[in-house]
Amino acid sequence: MTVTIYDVAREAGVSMATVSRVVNNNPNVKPQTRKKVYEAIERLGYRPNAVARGLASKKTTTVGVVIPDISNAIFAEVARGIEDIANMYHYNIILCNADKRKEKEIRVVNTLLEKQVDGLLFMGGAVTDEHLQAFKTANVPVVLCATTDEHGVIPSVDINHEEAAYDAVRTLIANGHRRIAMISGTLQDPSNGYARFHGYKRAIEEAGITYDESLVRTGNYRYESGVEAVKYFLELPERPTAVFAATDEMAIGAIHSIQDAGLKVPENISVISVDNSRMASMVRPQLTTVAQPMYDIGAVSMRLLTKLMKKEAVEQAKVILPHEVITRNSVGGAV
Amino acid sequence: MTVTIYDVAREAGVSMATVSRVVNNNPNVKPQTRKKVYEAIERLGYRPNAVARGLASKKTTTVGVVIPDISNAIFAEVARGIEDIANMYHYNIILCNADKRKEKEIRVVNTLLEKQVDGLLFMGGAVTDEHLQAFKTANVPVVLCATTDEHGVIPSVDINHEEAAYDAVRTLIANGHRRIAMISGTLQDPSNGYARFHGYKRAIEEAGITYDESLVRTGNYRYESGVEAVKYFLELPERPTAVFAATDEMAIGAIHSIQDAGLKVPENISVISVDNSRMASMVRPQLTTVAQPMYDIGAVSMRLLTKLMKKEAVEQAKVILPHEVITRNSVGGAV
DNA sequence: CTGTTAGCGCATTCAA
DNA sequence: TTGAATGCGCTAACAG
Repeated sequence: MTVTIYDVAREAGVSMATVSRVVNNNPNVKPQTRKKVYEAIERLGYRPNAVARGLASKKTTTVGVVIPDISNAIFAEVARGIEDIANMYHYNIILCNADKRKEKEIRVVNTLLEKQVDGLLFMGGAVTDEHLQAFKTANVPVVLCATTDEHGVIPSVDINHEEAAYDAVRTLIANGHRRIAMISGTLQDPSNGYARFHGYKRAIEEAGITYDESLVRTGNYRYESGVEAVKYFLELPERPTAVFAATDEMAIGAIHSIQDAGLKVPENISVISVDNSRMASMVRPQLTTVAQPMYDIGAVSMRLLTKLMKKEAVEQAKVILPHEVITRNSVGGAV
Repeated sequence: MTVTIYDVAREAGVSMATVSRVVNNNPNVKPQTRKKVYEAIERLGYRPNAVARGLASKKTTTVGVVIPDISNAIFAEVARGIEDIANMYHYNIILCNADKRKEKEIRVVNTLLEKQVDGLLFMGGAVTDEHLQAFKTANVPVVLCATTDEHGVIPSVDINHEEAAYDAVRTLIANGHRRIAMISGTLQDPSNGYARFHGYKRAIEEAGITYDESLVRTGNYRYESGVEAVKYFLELPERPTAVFAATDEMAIGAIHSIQDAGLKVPENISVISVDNSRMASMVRPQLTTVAQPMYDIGAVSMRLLTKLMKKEAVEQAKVILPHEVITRNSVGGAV
């Protein structure tokens, strides 16, 4: 039924070793026989079996990608960066959603390892000792992608979330704002949650503003939680003049919530966030936000992984990509 | 270095066949020996090699997914549906972006087949004879996902794009509109382009409105092209009272373009589209649009594929999922 | 219930 | 430049 390398060998009147050589572009083959082999391949419609090749060579040219949720625009962008570079280096990716849930993350890492991936790109929540344990039993390189590792032992690619949040809040302060609210993520999330919150707090305190707990609400990164947080802020005895949201989506919810209350952005309340997703320029007013280069994070981490897989020397095993505040129209001077 | 099934067998004092049985949950093993084997596995840190298993069993429990662009929210949603169901049936997915480009599509289908995927989920542009040829050489089932096949020979899951567009335009007509513009996709795209355009045309003509070429602009599905199309419409001697956009994103561009011109939606111009992406409720006014159940399209097509892979009988090899117009606030009565 | 024996399709020595 | 032989780690008869 299936035509194998052996069938091709017989058809071409050579040995299977020779067929293997031409299929793998080994230069040690006389052009003439190479031609014969190609013709036989064509005639038989031979298609190399990558599984057999994988078993024999111990390389699968596929990498595993653990991602929180591919339907989230931010991660989808990272995934595209990963796949483009993977493709460029002739790797395929096996994609697994793990929803930042530890058990699921560990589980998919193990099945990926069973499938003998040549490397692992991990995008998740907190990196625990159990994660480290799982990574250690892998005999293949692992790189963390858009994921902070407190231990700092695994190669990683990310932005500095704390600094990005700090810069966002600084922009607000530079515009004269002092009563600045934050819509945060959960503090259990090291990057989008904890780090961004601390960037906010540091900026506030450095500016001599006393931290006010009632000005911080925890959201779930989604639009609706931005809407809800602002409803709460507007009922405060003294409402904020600016809002810093941990993600674009919550910021957009915030903007609409403000507008629904009959107020204007940025005339009455300014809004800034971190992400610079495509949606940021698809709202009115367009959102001022700190650009997080998601595609590049994916691309760079995949590139790093290829080097690791080839055992090439890498200068930097922990790369921090630059962020940048993108000024649009959602931030104005304090009233 | 790597511990194999043979090592486990020796450690547990049984044969490799027995180890294989317990690993594969074969009931024909005495509980006692099963226990011994589990202990040996634990002690040695044995991890089954799926590649070897794949070679021996001729099954890889992975399916190939060809997708236009994972960073596009619509497709990312489909992908999530696919992966959730795949996961449920213990399959993994290899994901390949092909940007609806024929050569790339054919190429990735072939590498996926080399990797011995157990099935193929194809999401692409037009299905040509070359595609069909490639699918035929696959010895595994293929299902088309959100992709129309003029030939109708491959199992598929999609909505009826022509009908969805028709229903959208009908709602406009029901609201008294007669001068209805369309922001279309490219006519080369069978589903989002051609079919939706024809749904528009049919609705128009059935209502006794003469088709006016100057009221149709071709966009590229992105926000910006919605903005541009409306700019053009507003300069027409007689501007439209309603706009039908082939996708949500273009519709949002249209809304903002209308607002930027000092007009109101829906007071001056109504806007409707097809997709019901998450963004639809993240604009003001919230977008009235025809819901296309992307997650379900992914989930159902993956479910169909599992049946095909198990050679189970399937009642329906061509499933059309229902669409539904979601009424929000972007459509009003004609002025 | 358990063990023995063959491959699965290929890469890779080692010789020639 | 080519071929023969071996084994990658496992499943799947088959026999017992």
